[in-house]
Order: sequence, then structure tokens, then C-alpha cells
Amino acid sequence: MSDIQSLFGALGDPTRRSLFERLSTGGPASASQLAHELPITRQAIAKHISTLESAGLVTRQGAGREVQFVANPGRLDDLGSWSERVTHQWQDRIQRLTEM
Amino acid sequence: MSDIQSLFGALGDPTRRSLFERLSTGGPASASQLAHELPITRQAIAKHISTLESAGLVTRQGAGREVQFVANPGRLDDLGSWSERVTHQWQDRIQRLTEM
DNA sequence: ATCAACTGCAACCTTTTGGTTGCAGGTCAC
DNA sequence: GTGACCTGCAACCAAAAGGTTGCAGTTGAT
Repeated sequence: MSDIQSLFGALGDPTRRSLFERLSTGGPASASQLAHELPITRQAIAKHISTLESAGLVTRQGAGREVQFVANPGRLDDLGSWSERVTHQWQDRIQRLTEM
Repeated sequence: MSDIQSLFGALGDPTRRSLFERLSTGGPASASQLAHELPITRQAIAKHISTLESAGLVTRQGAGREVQFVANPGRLDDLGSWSERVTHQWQDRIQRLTEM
């Protein structure tokens, strides 16, 4: 589903966005592993990952006692299509106005 | 400037996003005019518009006693470039991994 | 000149949210 | 099997955010 609401909601927080970028550039990582890199607690990271997960931006790959989180950048396509939609509506408005 | 932080921050709130979409599709409007359409107070709208404004998504066109707010969809391009950047970093990572 | 309508600023309230500490349950190595 | 490490869940806290009411200052129409 192209749930724009959850997308913007998840990416709206700077910590979550930096987490997502970290997972995109640095590859999969576990919660406690991320806790070592960022100045916040593991539980805080777990919460953020949870909302990123429910937004479809991150997937979990449980492997034994460790749980790896992997970014899903394909989800960002919905973001592009949304902005295109809004922009086109704008251009339509402009055109309709100049035709009068 | 391509301040992603303020962009996502502004678009993260559903009310602000619907305000922005409203201004994009329906054209410029004043604060009290928007207050008639939405189930919130004019002051609440003024606050939201203020953050949209400082994010570069909305411009004000003062005309006498009324102040018209107009959407600036061009600002959404930065959003597209950001997601492309992240996606490319991801693809680079994939490629680097498969080369090993 | 008066009245209605639009605006901005400020104080205040309530809910959400980002973050923490604490604890109990698994899993792996030794 | 014992200890180190990782996880999840829950309670709790402080700060931020969304929203409201109230008030004073302009602008415009009649």
C-alpha cells in the first residue's frame, strides 16, 4: 500500500531518518549495534525501528539471538509519486487559470 | 538551501500536509478562509502555515488586510533528490557486496 | 465615524512523543 | 551449566507539539 501518512510520519523525526540513512549506507545492523554508534539507548532505537518497520522502510531478519535490520529504499518510490501527483495538480491549476 | 530536515518535519504532520495539498489543488487562500474549510481554529492554521513557510513550502502574499498563502511545489524537488541519493547509496552498497 | 472582518501575539492546556530505567526471557560460547 | 550478550515488554518522565481562548491592532465597507 502507498501509505503516505506513515512514510512522512516515520521520516519526520531526525533520529529515525538518520537511522534509515545509516542502514542504507552502512548495511544491516542489530539494535544494540546501532546503540553503540548513536548517543541513545537501545530501547529508544527499538522504538524508532518499530515505526520505521510499520512504515515499510525497514525489514527485520531474525537470525538466532541477533536480529538484523535492513533498509528498504524501494519504499521511497511512493514518496516520489506523491510529490509528482501534487506538482501536477498544481500545474493543472496554473493552466486552467491561464486559459481564462 | 536543500534543508531536508525542515521539509520532512513540516510534511510529517497530517494537518500540515492536507493544508499544503489544499493550497496546491485549490489555489491560494487566507488563514480564516482555510479555517472555514477545516475543523480547526484560525490560530492553529496560522501556526501550521508558519512552519510550512519556514520550510519553503508556502509563501505569503500580503494584500491589504487579507494575507494570501500560496503553495510552492517546486520545493518538493529536494525531496526527490534526497530519496534518489539514498537509493543510489543503497545500490552502491549492493554492488560492492556482489563484487566480493 | 462606526462596525464588521481579518490579522498577529501571548498565555495556557492537553496529548503525544522521544527517551530512560528496570526487569525477565532466550541464546551462544566456554 | 554458568556467565556474557542480545532481545522484548512495561512503567515512568520530561519536553515538545497541536490546539484553544483571549485580546489588541488594522483595514475596509457602509
